[in-house]
Amino acid sequence: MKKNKPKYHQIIDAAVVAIAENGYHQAQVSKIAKQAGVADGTIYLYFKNKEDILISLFQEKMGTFAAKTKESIQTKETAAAQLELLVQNHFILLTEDPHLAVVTQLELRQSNKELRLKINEVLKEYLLLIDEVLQTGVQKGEFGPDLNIRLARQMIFGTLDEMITTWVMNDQKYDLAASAPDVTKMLLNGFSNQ
Amino acid sequence: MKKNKPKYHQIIDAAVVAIAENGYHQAQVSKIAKQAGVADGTIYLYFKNKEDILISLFQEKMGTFAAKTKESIQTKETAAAQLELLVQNHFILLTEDPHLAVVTQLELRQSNKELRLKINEVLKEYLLLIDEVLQTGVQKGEFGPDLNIRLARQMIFGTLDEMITTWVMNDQKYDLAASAPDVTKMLLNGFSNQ
Amino acid sequence: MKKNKPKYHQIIDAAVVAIAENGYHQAQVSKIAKQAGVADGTIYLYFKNKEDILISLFQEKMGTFAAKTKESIQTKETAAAQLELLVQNHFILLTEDPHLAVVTQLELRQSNKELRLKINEVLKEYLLLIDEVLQTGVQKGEFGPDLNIRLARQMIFGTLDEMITTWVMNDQKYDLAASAPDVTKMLLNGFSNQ
Amino acid sequence: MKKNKPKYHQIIDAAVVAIAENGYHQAQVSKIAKQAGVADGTIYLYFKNKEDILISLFQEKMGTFAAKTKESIQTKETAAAQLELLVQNHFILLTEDPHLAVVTQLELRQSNKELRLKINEVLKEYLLLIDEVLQTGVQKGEFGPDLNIRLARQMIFGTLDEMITTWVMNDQKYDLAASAPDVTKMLLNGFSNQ
DNA sequence: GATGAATGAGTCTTCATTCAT
DNA sequence: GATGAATGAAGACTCATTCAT
Repeated sequence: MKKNKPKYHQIIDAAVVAIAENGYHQAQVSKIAKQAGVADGTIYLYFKNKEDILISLFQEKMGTFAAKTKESIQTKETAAAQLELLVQNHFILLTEDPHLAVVTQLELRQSNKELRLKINEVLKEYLLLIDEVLQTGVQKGEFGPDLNIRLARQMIFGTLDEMITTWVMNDQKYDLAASAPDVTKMLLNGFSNQ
Repeated sequence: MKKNKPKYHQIIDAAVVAIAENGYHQAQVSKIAKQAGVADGTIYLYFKNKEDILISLFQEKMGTFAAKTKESIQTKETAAAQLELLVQNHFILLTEDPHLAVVTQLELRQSNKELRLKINEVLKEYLLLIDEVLQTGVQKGEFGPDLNIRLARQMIFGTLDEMITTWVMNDQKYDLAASAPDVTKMLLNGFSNQ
Repeated sequence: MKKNKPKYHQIIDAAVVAIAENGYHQAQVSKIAKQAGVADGTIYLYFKNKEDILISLFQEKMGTFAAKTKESIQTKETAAAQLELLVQNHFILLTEDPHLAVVTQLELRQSNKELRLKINEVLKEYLLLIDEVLQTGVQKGEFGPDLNIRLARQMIFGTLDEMITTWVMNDQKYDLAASAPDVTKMLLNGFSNQ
Repeated sequence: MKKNKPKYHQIIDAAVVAIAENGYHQAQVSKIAKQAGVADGTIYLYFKNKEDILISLFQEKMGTFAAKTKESIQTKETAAAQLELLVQNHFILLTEDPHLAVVTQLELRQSNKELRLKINEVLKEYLLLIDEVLQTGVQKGEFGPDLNIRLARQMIFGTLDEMITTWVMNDQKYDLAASAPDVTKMLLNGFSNQ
């Protein structure tokens, strides 16, 4: 299994740095290889082609995202508490890896539609997790019984995504995580039973 | 002024069609020229370069967006009514021009960071309009006095953007505008004074 | 029609020279372009890809081959006279263009099977012409009534091809055309009614 | 001596299969190694480089060709009988090994000029054998006293080669050896003293 | 002897832009 | 103003060969 070899992760990490520093279209395979400290051809021992690096990058970095968050929020009883933790996790994870934040919020979106569709598949798991939190809230009576789950999920994800993108575009110069309680409160307010 | 000549708009409209039908990276200047019924070189009599076409496209198509909406919502007294109209306008305008929806939500995002920054400048006017609505709501007591305007605005814009992108990715096959009342209610709920 | 433009032939002629002088695998598109005195990209205004240059080269240079020979031998009554002329023509044409001889006999055979199949299609017309001569000979009683046309044609073409290839491999340093009467006689002898 | 070790022949046989099944340009060293059941690097313990495999292949497979045929035809008295046997042998040997037929008639010809020159050296022995047969015929008065040996040899070899190549290109689907008597007769006819 | 992971040189093609007509 | 033929820079990927184990 290639994924267990050190060079696999070495190359993915190099890709994050190369893309963050040079931009999506200026991150040539040769630049990624140089950053990883391997020869150009070595890349192709671990990845089918350049697109495969980017998909793998997203899967490796964001694939665990949903799992980690899921585990983390299981300790909480109420949907409110779960949502707050989810928002905080989301912010903290991207705050901790500034390069990754640039790559996911700005650079990877320049990829073609095909790649973006594959990226969306990875995201789907995360969106389903949000749905679960919302359903919990409905069942427990925290949210109105006729809450439109899909709409609420789009509100949560859209809001977070917009906030993070704006923060990255402003060079990550303010404390994103500090907004977590406020935005959570506002979202919960929106879903509340009046 | 080039903008008053018919070929200027002819080329921009051709660009929307060419990008929507072929995708951002497959919409070469020669394809846009062909679609517009002019020679490749003619493009450069009206636009500095290819990027200039795209920026102008966004300015022409979305620049009026804010103005139209502003005018439209002035008839409404309450922030709630204004927001509802704004959301509806936003959905309707993109529903009416399927090509434009594809271009703004999917294709133009593949452009480089530089272009996206310029696009954001065009958006700024629209974001300021949202801010005005929110301030009205605070002043009139419809929203809590300590509403975080920036956060609320990101929530509104992020939610709408996410909703529209999902709708476009699903081939625009459901009625987007029908969700306007629901999403408005949910947003207003979030901003409400408890 | 691209074929009527001077650069089309300019590029094909440059390809013949470039391949003859550098060898098939060392005749890069950039070398052909340089030899033709055009930019690399210009090649692609006249040819779909590199393979297209080579096929066109063969079609242009050898496609007329059959036609010319056909016209030329129509003045002769007997199959014997026709065959002699055909052999002579074949030798003379390749003797007159040493570069072309190298390209067709040695270099183009290094092309992949796909390209060689297309080349064979061009040759087919020539092989049919040989068949016609043979049929004429049978009808006129010059050759035996049960002459195996296919076999005879393979004998003619195989013999000529082998002779020319050997001659090219020996740097074209002897007079190939001088052998025409002898080889014709030997071939005719083989087909004769005893 | 490397040639006496089993892996030497194992690799050559693997090369024949790999080239026949994948084509010359798709028969990478790694594919040959896999087919031979050895590691890539092992190839280089037995062969200097890839070209060396191909030359050795030709030498091993065709080198015995002339010897076998020479031995076989020594039982015959007349040049006519010898030639018939030679033609038959030639056809039968290639009919018996379809892979080898594809490799020698189609694939190996895609090799570069240098390799083809070395292949020709291996062939020289066979061509000399043909010359001997022809000289025998002249001495015995079977052929005309002024038979052009070189020409006759090119006629024989060219004819056989063309016949076999056509047969391979037609997927070896007809009985090649069945044509041996006919083609021999035709060739002999051509060399006969009228 | 045997392995196979790593190397890195080499090339076809696209397309935004120019400029002579 | 309008044309469109010509330009030429730039990059992903393959594969024969090596060498540490």
